[in-house]
Order: sequence, then C-alpha cells, then structure tokens
Amino acid sequence: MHLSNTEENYLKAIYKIAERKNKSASTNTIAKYIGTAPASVTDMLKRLAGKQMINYERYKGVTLTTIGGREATQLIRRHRLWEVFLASRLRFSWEAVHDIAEELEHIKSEELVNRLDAYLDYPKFDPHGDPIPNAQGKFTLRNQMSLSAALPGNKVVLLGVREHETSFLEYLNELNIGLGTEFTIKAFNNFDKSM
Amino acid sequence: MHLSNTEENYLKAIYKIAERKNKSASTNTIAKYIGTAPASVTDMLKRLAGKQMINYERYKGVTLTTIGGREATQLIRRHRLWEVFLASRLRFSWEAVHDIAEELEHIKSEELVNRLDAYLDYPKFDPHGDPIPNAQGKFTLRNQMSLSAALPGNKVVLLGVREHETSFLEYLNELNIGLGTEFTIKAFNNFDKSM
DNA sequence: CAATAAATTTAGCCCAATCTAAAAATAACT
DNA sequence: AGTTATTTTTAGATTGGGCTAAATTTATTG
Repeated sequence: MHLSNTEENYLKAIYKIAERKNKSASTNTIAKYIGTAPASVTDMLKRLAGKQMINYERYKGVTLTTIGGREATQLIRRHRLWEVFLASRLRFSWEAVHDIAEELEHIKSEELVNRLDAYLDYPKFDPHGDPIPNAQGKFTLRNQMSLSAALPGNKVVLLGVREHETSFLEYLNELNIGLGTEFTIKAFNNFDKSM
Repeated sequence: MHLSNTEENYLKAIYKIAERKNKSASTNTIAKYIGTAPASVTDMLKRLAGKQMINYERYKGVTLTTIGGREATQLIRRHRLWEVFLASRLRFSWEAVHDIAEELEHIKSEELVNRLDAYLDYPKFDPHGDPIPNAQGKFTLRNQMSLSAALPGNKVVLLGVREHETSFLEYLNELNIGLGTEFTIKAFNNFDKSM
C-alpha cells in the first residue's frame, strides 16, 4: 500500500499522541500536533480509514489499525536510525539532527534502512535516548523514570529527553548535560519544581 | 528561492539535455526525459521562468539562467555524493544506487551535503565514473574518450559509463567489467560496431 | 511558396492537500 | 433538562502538478 509523505506524517502523529495520552487521538489534537486546520485533519482521516490504516468513526477520534501501527513504527525506526547516522557519523549535534531526519525518514526503501541499521551496528537508542525499533518493530525497554519522579538522595543517569526542541537541547549543552550524565538529587524546590 | 522536488527535477533534466545536445532544451525532449505530456512541460516552464530559473520564449526552447544552472549543479552534486555513500559505505551495487539517490538528492540542507562530502573524503567521481561537482560547483575533468572512438591496438581503462540503466550495468557485472577495468582493443566489427 | 507535418501552447479537466466559514454533533454547566 | 460552549464535520475555494483534446506556431517538402 503506497502512502504519501503527508499520510505517513499523520500516522506518526496519531501514534505519538495515542502513546502519550494512552488512548485514541482526537481531531483537534492531531490538528495541533501537525500544525494544520481541523478540517484538513478530517479529510485526511477519511483517506487513511479508506486505506485501512486507522479505525475512524465520526466524532469519536481514531486509533491505528495493525497495519497502520506497523507503518508508524517503521517510520520511527527510519527517523531514529538517520538521527544516529547524522550524529555519530556526520558529527551533527543532537539538536540539529531532528529536522533533517524528518526529511530522510520518508525515503522509501526497505533495503536502505536495513543496510543503514547494519552499518550503524544495530543501535538501540537514538541521540535523544529514544529506543529504535528493530526490523520487526520491537522496541528495547529500559529501566527508566521521569526526572520529576526522582527523590532527594537518588543517584540517577540521564537516559533520554522527552522534549526535542532545539532551544531546550542547546540549554542542556550549555549546562554540559548530555546522555549518560550522572546526577545526585540534592534537594527539591516545591515552589517551582526545580531540583 | 524555494523549489519543489518536481521543479528541481525539471532543472536537472534541462541541464542534462542541454549538456548532451550542447544547446537549448525543447519542450518535447524534456517531456520525453521526464516522462510527462508536453503540455505539462509548458506549464512548468512558465513557472520556472517566473522564478528566474530558465530563459523561456514561446516555441523557442529553454536554457538555464545562472541561478538555474547553479541549482542543477548542486542537485547533481547531492545525487552523486549520495551514490558514493550508498556504494562505498552501505555496499550497494552500482546498479542499485541510482534510484535511491534520486530520492536522497532532494533533501534540502547545505550543511548535510557538505558534511557528507567531508565524511566521504571529498570524492571526485561517483560509482558510475561521473564527476562530482565541489561545493563551488566545479567539476573535475579527466582525459577520457568514448569507447566507440577507440582504435584497434589501443589500450584503454574504463573510467565511466554513459548509460545508467540497471539491465546494462548488470550485464557489465556478468562480464566482470567495472570501473578501472583495462582493455586492449583487438578488432572492430564494422557490421554491428562491436569490438 | 503553398500545403502538410511536427512541435508547442491553450483550454478545460482531475487529484492531493490545504484553507476558511458555516453547520452539526457532542460535552459542559447552570 | 435546556442552553451554551466546544469539537468535529461539511461545503466550497485554492495551489501544485498532471492529463487529453484542440488550436496555433514553426518546420519541412513537393
């Protein structure tokens, strides 16, 4: 089944929204995520439903079908593998890789992504610490928690960042914080939640 | 100036046709090259002329402007650099690289192509022996001739292939012919021009 | 040099992806 | 429960890229 770049982006958006919210994705949420008008989303949802990629019922929000989920996972796989390539081979900084990978992820060649995977030595995580699904779509899980859930006295290692925005990542660079950085939680400020 | 993938492909087509024929490109020739109807070409030529990429006069054929030529050259640079990456790093065969590079060449990032160039050690030729323009758009020239111009007794080295079609390249593979292969011209058959 | 052939352009249509404005369905609140 | 607010969908328009059929311009040739 052929999908356009735009269709693929919608599937990825639905996947990420549903993952976060742990349920179905609403029209408005998708519109905000993609940055388009809700009416445009409705049109696209009908097309994706016609291609059996999503379960869609008017006014009820959508979920991915089995094949829709597979497409989304493969797209994420391609995105994250390219991020690894850009960071580890071309020496791009972790805040620069996202936008370029956003384009590279749409190159449609099974062979290409699998050879790239092998060339990079089957990496399990991308430069932001996000897991890379393997060719079968399986993610590697890690024993991890949100930093906001850590308690004073805890010793933690930064495994990943939830926010990928350039300005935030540049801020971490300034503080000399990267993946693998170790912290000990000294105190917790109840007023602004800083640590 | 922003160009769509399609617009870029037209510029590349015009460049290659004009290079070959050593003059301006006609509507029909472009149509055949791209694989579209002549009427569609006319539409596109008007748009490209509006973007100052080509010199267009009704019924007269087109030539690239300075900036149009620069765009075409940069596109060829990106295409050939990706071909080198695919062949030398991902171990794709020379007949497989073209189609994938056709997609990769449209990734729009100056930074990306220059870092890729450095990563590959500033290659001068792609896997088919075609020269790769540098960041300034300059091609490396070589002392080369068409095989059909060689004379019996001549000793020659294969530097490149003009035809990139998969079936032809696979045929050369079968004969164990690749770039760098040395030949001595033994005889020339005047009937079918074979050697 | 007129008449025919070939190349090119115009006219009018289609599809994908977007938009705005308005209508309809669902949710929220007295 | 009835009214208001929010979300979602429909309707109709737009833009990029493409098509076919018909008209027009340039080229060829008897």
